[in-house]
Amino acid sequence: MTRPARLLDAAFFSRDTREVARDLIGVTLRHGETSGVIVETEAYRGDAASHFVTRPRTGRIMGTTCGALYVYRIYGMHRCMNVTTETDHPGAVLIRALDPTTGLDIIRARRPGRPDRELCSGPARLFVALGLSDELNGRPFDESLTWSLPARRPEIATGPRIGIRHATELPWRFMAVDNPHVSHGGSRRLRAVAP
DNA sequence: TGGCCGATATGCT
DNA sequence: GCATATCGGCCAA
Repeated sequence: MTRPARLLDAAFFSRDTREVARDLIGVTLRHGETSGVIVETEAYRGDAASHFVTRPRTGRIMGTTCGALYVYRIYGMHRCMNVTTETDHPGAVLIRALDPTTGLDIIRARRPGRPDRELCSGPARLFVALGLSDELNGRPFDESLTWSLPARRPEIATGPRIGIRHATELPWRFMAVDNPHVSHGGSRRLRAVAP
């Protein structure tokens, strides 16, 4: 008998985007029969790399909502998922990697031929692994997904965001230290953030 | 309306 | 480490 998990509420996402991104590390994200622990996130906040600037039409949702899912497409075939943040400032957190926990058989079937370490280690990978869809775009964060807080927050490292050309100096990537499911080599060379 | 580019993943050298 | 698949979003024209 495990005690009931504490679920995230709307107020969780209304805070500063960087705090939200940090505090999402360790949170269990469930969709249907599959779930995983979030081990990597990035904060976007109206900076030069954010879709609020680079995709002013579709990225507008970052400035007009809080606690909404923002699904975007990139490089033709890939999808990634964010949650929008802050009521009075543009913001969104990109979910970049999960440590898969339940429904592993389903997840492996969705990502055939991949070693377990690569099932959810990237934003487009976890999108497929959890069976997410474009239909989620604009929907409330808790309509189809369940977000539950961990008993203890894991040790967290920060570093520059991945795959961007602008605002590369901002250390707005957050990841669980030494977790093998973090993308791009994880946290080995990055500094830990204060607890 | 044409053309450029991207918050990526994967396979090959 | 590097090339490339593949197409929506965006803007210049």
